[in-house]
Amino acid sequence: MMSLRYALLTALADGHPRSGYDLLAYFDGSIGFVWHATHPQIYRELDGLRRDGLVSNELVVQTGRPNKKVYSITEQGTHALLTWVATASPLQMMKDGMLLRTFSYGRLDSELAVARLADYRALHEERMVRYRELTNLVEASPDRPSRLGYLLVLRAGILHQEAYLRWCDEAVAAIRARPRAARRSPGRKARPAARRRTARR
Amino acid sequence: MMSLRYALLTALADGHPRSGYDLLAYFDGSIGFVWHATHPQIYRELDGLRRDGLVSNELVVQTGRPNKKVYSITEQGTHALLTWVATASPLQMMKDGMLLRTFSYGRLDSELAVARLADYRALHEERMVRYRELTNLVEASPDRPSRLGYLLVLRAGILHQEAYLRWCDEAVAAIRARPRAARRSPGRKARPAARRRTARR
DNA sequence: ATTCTCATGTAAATCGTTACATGATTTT
DNA sequence: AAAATCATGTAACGATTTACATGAGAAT
Repeated sequence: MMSLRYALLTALADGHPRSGYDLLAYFDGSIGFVWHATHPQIYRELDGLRRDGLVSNELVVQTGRPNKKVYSITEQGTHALLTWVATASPLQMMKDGMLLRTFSYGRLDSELAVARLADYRALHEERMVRYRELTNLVEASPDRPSRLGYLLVLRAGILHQEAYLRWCDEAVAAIRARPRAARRSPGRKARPAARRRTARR
Repeated sequence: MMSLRYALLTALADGHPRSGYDLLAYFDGSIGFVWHATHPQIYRELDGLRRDGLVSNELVVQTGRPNKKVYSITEQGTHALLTWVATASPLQMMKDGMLLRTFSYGRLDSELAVARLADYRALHEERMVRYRELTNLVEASPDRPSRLGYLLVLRAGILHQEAYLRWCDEAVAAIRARPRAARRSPGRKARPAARRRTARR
């Protein structure tokens, strides 16, 4: 779907020229929340965007620090971005390592599962604090065209972190409420006495 | 992180042998909610798992329909899965095309944005209905070791769909509440009279 | 002395999607 | 007559990650 190009165009849409390095940092504080990218990806995609005429670049010679290439969105780029923004978005297939693990939490020792959930909760809480801080900053800033979108994205982030926190609490309660028979120790077989054959034979 | 292999091992963890085709269908109704995969991926990864001894397979000759290969998890595979499940999960970097578009919704015509949000909301509502139906089914089923995990994952899904629905409603309200001056028509320049130069010059 | 920031890239490997390919049976 | 189900794969392409590579200046 080539969304990375649109992520980069989004970052350049305010008309402010940015280098690949700038974009990497910029991603970290806003667009990266909904579309993460690493530096090799960004440098390569910027090259592709330039080839396609959606951005232009200029070499900025610096003394005392490395030279840099700053990229600006072109009129063609702005048009391509707005056309894409107006299209319908398909439902995203989510990939979440924690939830994948959760599938097997019924086979894991209760206390271990609870501890992992606590770690996970802490990560999401941190993230929520950050989103709230950013929201305050943006709300206090002047109303540029990008402000509404940014605030909406932050709000989505906060609502999702709330969902995660609530889920962690419910999951801990559900695991604690299990009958004792269902709990297993880690690294051990379920019932070594009554050994079961696997389907391989 | 090789999570696809663990997704497949999760699907085979109940000891029930399954073909690649079975796994594809199985993914669609459960594990696919948190770790989506397509059939070429599944067939290739099953081959890798077999090479590494985490699954074994057997050719089942059929008449009237194509032969199939059924895969079973090995003891080594079960051990690898449980070891992985017990590890801490990193925060997932999310990639969401809708939220990426939302960044630019301040530059889009209000009614168009509202229409897109309505489409998006409908998709998530459908998904929530499905999760609720599955929850009822699973709650009515006997308590196998996999049940707790499945219910927890479904609960996470429902909480997230609720967050999406609420976000869509809030976003529509926020867009409607905008001052008229901020609204743009689609496919047109902002103010063609006062043409701005791009930073390229 | 070491680490951090600035700044850019290449190379290799892995992961993921889409299209191509086949073919019998069952259902609409 | 057409489409869906069952069942497996390959090929080509595209996206993403991790490691390799460099090097000056500023800060701890």
